[in-house]
Amino acid sequence: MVTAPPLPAKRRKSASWTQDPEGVRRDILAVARAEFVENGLSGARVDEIAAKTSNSKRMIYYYFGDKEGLYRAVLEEAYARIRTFERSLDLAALPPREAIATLTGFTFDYHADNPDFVRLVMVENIHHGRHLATSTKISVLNLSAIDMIREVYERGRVDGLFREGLDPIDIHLTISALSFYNVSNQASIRQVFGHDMAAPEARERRRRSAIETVLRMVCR
Amino acid sequence: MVTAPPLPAKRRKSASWTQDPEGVRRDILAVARAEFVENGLSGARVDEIAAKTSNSKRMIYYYFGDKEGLYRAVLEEAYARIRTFERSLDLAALPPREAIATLTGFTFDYHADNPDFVRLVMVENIHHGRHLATSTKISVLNLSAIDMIREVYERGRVDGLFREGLDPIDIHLTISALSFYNVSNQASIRQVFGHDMAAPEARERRRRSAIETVLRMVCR
DNA sequence: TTCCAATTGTACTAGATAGTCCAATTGGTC
DNA sequence: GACCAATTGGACTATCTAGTACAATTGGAA
Repeated sequence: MVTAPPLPAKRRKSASWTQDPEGVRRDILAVARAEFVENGLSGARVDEIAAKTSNSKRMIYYYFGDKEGLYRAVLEEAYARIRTFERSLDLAALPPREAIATLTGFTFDYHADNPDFVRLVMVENIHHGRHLATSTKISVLNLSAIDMIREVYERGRVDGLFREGLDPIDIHLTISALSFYNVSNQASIRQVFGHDMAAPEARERRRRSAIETVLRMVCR
Repeated sequence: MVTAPPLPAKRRKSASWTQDPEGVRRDILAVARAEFVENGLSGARVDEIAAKTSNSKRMIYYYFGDKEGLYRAVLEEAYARIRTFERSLDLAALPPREAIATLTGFTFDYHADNPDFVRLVMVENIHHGRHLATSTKISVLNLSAIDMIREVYERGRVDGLFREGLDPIDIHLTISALSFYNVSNQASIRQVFGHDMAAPEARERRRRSAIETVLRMVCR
């Protein structure tokens, strides 16, 4: 048997590459996000992430230190995004009832449209929020969400439209729960009830139900 | 320096052990459950489980085949338990309103009292319900929960107490969401709002809120 | 041009991890 | 008591995995 002649060894070694730190970072983050979302923190493999990147594993460690640093960066980015989303809402311009309905609808949609975010939060909760605690970038935010609800609730209460004695946090938890659960538990719901919550009709029906439920919760 | 004289090597080798297959199984399952709940499927370590058992790693593989088999057994046991819980409810004996309130309260309590179950379901959902699908023991159950709700809802609807056009599954999802979320997302809620949902007062307040919300959802 | 700090590629390693091999012990059945 | 199948122990291994060593390349400042 004749062995094939050796290929011109590593000629492209000298083919030049251009520096693009930000591009590299973004690329790694996007791939890492997908991996962590799919496999969790312990399930994700650094080698796998590196392979799906257009860069080498070396870059991950150069930019993010270690696996946990990379995970933290992914988490921070995800929270930064939802913060942007929250700021885009202007509930003060709406009458109380419409404000609550809008907030609920938007929250529901954000979760349904960003299952990656939901799964990342699940993963982080499995780890007892250890990395949320570590990250200085995340700790301060999100009280604005409660403040927004408090403002709307006060208006509705004074109007005599909403009932007395509700806690803004309780309202927030209800809205979140009704938005989060169908996404986080999509798989078990499908297995146990044969229901696909991701299907457009099921999703739309559930969305209407969530809004209706929250309105009934806050109104007299 | 004088070395200590060798200990009577492995004298207890002949110390007899008694066979107790069921005990061994239960012991392993309990430890494994704790490990999977704490670290997820990929995060759990077979060696760690073995170490916390009063048996050797060999036993795990003897009784459960491999790590996934062990995980599946844990999952099956958890679902068997909640099925037992569901069967213990007798809603048919209660008037519709009380039946819904009771079901919601019980469901809320079950989740709050069994965070292990909640976390196991989270882990399984991260894995897209792959093992729920594999397990023949689990696939058939749980439709009873929906049937129970349907029966109660029909009674209430005919009475003119509940509003028309509700889907029993939708009611179930709402009850589950309101029971599941505060447990599953306990860590992130604490990090972001400084609220400890496990605290007795917070839990009790949330419980009342959940019942009230579900009642307002189904009643006219 | 020269030189240095910021990037990047390649090859490698120490340790962790799931799973196995083989022999030994036990309990029950004949 | 003998024998066999069900259990159990303990050491071992192949592979995976996070992380590193070290050299090379690039871009920009002097």
